[in-house]
Amino acid sequence: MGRPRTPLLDRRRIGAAALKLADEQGALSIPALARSLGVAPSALYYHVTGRDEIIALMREELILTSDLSPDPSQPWDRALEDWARSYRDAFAAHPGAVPLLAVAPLAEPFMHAMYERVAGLLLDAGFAGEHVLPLVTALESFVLGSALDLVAPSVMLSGVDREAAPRLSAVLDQGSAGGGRAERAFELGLRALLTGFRALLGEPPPRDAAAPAEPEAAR
Amino acid sequence: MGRPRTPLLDRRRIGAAALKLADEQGALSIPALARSLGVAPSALYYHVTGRDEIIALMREELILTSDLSPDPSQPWDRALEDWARSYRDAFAAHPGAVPLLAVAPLAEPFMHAMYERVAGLLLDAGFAGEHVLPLVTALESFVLGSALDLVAPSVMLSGVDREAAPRLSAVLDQGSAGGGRAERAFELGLRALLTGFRALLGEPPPRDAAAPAEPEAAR
DNA sequence: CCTTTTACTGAATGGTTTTCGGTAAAGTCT
DNA sequence: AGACTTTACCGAAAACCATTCAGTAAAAGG
Repeated sequence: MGRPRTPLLDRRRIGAAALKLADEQGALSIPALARSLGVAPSALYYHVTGRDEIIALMREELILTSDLSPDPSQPWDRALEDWARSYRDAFAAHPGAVPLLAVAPLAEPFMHAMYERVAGLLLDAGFAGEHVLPLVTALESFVLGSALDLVAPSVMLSGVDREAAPRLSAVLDQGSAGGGRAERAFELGLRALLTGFRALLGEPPPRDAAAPAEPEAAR
Repeated sequence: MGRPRTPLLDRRRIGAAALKLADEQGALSIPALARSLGVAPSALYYHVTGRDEIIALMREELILTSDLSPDPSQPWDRALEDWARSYRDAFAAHPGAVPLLAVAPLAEPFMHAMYERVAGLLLDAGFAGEHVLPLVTALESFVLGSALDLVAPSVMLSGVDREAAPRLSAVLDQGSAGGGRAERAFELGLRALLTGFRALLGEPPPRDAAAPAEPEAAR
């Protein structure tokens, strides 16, 4: 009893263990988390102020282990698309934790570097300054919504009455072949969003533009 | 004591009260819900199997009181856009409840009528059958993600270091004028999505097409 | 070597969801 | 109208949960 020879906990370990636990169990409880770390529940409160902060640490851990930043050597649309994809993949890798992370209050400062790069990417591409934040927000909302869809699909696929809903039934038959229902929806939506963003720029959709566009309205 | 002269509870009343409570308090507890209904907590379990079912009833109540179905007298893209907007408005009218509703298990059958109409709308517009479900799913994910953004904004607007993140700071200055940050992001994303959907059809984006398009690949 | 700080334990508090046996009114049948 | 069943609630209790706080012993520092 008393102080251990070597510390058992730190914020990083707590976040990682919480993410792992929520992922496996689909839920997070302090007693279970403490057990998985080999300490008493009250020990956690020496490092965090409460449950909410633990969830923030989970999200931090998720971002840190995913290396999320847009590739500046790619054309802006490709870079943005890849960024969104890896963002969603990060959530998809921890499905059980998504319900917790989706409504999490987020730890402020360490996301700023990522957003700075995304903002630069879009400004360099020629987007108007007042469009950048809505654009990023919209893309992020889509990513988060798609992550949730992975966990709690919004369209119910079973139990549709073929008589009452023939068109829906037909569509479900055609669409639900492979297991990648959520993936297909994400890919289609992501491409549609980027098509819309390109149109916003004034560019006609170039299928594979290799060179970055010239600035036109930044600052 | 014993049976009341006239029933105090039914599923509809429980759902409505729960939605109201979660909306006001930002959280839902059985004791608080029972108090707001003037009954003992255990009385609720006569009508529902548990907390999750109450949340499903909240979502049901939200849909029922919002009259969510696409207007077939409009061109498909306009109808879809309006549908998405009123869907998001329904969530936005109950901000405190969004975190609960976002991860809710959903009551199966009564959504089917709505999806049937949306599926018909898109098939009539000429979308390929295998595109319909992903398209609707993508749109719905965006709606849900945008509803969450309203409650827990993902991009933090305060505390950005102007030295370390000059571009982000500039973008935040330009973008955060009015209070409608989330609304602007939703509108921009919604229009981008629809532009992308139109491109998927083969139509060049018609700003205000009055007549519905001809089927080309349905069934 | 003595003091302060650190990092934990254990017990206690007040909340939560859920179950279950009791109870009286309402509905039904003869 | 009287007996029986069903309905719709109450109250108490069980099993959890997050959080607080007074110890406690080792480490760190002068």
